[in-house]
Amino acid sequence: MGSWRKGLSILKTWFTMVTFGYYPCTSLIRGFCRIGKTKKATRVMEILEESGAVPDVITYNVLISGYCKSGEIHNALKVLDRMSVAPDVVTYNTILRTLCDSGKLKQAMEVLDQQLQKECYPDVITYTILIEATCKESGVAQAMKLLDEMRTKGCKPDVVTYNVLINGICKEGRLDEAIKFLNYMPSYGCQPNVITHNIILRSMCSTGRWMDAEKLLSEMLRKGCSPSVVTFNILINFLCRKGLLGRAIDILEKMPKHGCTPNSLSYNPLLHGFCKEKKMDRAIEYLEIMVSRGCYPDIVTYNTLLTALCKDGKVDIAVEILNQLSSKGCSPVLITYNTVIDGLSKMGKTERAMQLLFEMRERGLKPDIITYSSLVGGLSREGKVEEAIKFFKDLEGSGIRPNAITYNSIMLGLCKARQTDRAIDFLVYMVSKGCKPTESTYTILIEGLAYEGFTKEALDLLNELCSRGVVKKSSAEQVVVRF
DNA sequence: ATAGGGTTAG
Repeated sequence: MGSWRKGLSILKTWFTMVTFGYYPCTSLIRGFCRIGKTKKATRVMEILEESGAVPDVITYNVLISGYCKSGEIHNALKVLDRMSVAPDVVTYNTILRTLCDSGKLKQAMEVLDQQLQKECYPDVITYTILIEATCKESGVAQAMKLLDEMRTKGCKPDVVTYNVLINGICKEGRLDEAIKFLNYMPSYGCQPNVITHNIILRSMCSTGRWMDAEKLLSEMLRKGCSPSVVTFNILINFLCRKGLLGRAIDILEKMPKHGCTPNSLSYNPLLHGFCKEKKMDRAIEYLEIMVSRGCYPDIVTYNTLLTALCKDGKVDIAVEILNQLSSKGCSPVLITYNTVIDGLSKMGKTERAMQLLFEMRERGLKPDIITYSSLVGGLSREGKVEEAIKFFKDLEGSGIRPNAITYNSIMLGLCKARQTDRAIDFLVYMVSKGCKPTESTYTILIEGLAYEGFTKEALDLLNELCSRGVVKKSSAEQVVVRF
């Protein structure tokens, strides 16, 4: 028996016991919405309305929110139009949030107009939602106009409003302005919080301003603004990218002193850093440390380790780990399969890689162009260029659009098979399909020519492409060395 | 209603 049937039978009981009450119905609607059964929720609402009861605004809000969560904006708007009581600010905020999240700012502004006409006054949340979307779609300058509007209407911006704006300013690459804004906040009657600082900190790190980041962190501590796990993760991530793993570890180990427990986002960049330095033993050491502290590896941890294993030639171990992932409560994702498929393809085990392609499809994972490019590359490298081309054609037939990397792999295969003429035909085909050749495309073809003995032609072409700026001088030198 | 989401192909 389906759970909704059980729900409806409970509803009938309620109707006999509680005469036309709507409170139990709200719970029922909420329950159906939570499990995505919006149709059943709507049916409950209809029964309630038909019974002669007047549902209150909360019941309507629950249903509207359910529609929004299942992506049925159209139905949410339909309920808004037809509801038998006046919508409140929560109703509008729910709908505006969903419209903004799906990039429909224009429609959101129309709903705001409708809201104002009905004299339902927008609150700080309403404006913050719209300011955030405006930052993303039209830029901060436009969003500032909304800030002015909310102030003139007597609605006071709060820390979230300012955070949204500061984030927008940072994303527009104007970090110094964002810092000014942060410093002005107290004079607007609003204290910056940890999120404000994290936004600025992240921007400082991603623009390489490490000294400023360190200064801001100590300022936070001095002002009594406690850092969060995110604060530390921002710093760890930056240090690991710079290869400063020792300093990253220092920060990670200091986190508990500040009341923060490192999570997988704290450990993963460190593992990645060790793997990049080919220090697998240290990566494993930190894996063990994180587990011993109760922080379990997530799929990104596994993907990082699988990548390192494949690069290290230990692809069989990678396959073994992939097989065991599900039993460890961590389901492989597209990137997991791509990693192992690529590893197998590079080791000349394309057949096994193909098996994984079918396995991932069976699991409901949709291969992407990276999956296919790895397989095309594997077939080409194994000298099975005809098979590679057939696979390529099948892809095109099923609506997958190959990119430059896919084309380059085929061309490389053809050149290695001393069929540079066919590779050139393929270049023509690539261009006709609207795919722009890359520097690699040209160097593959030039090396193909040289390989077949047309050294002079290859050099001439190389010079020609160099003078046209299509191939960089440094790349050209590398090509000549390989002749 | 705001910040960290890291990991894959030539």
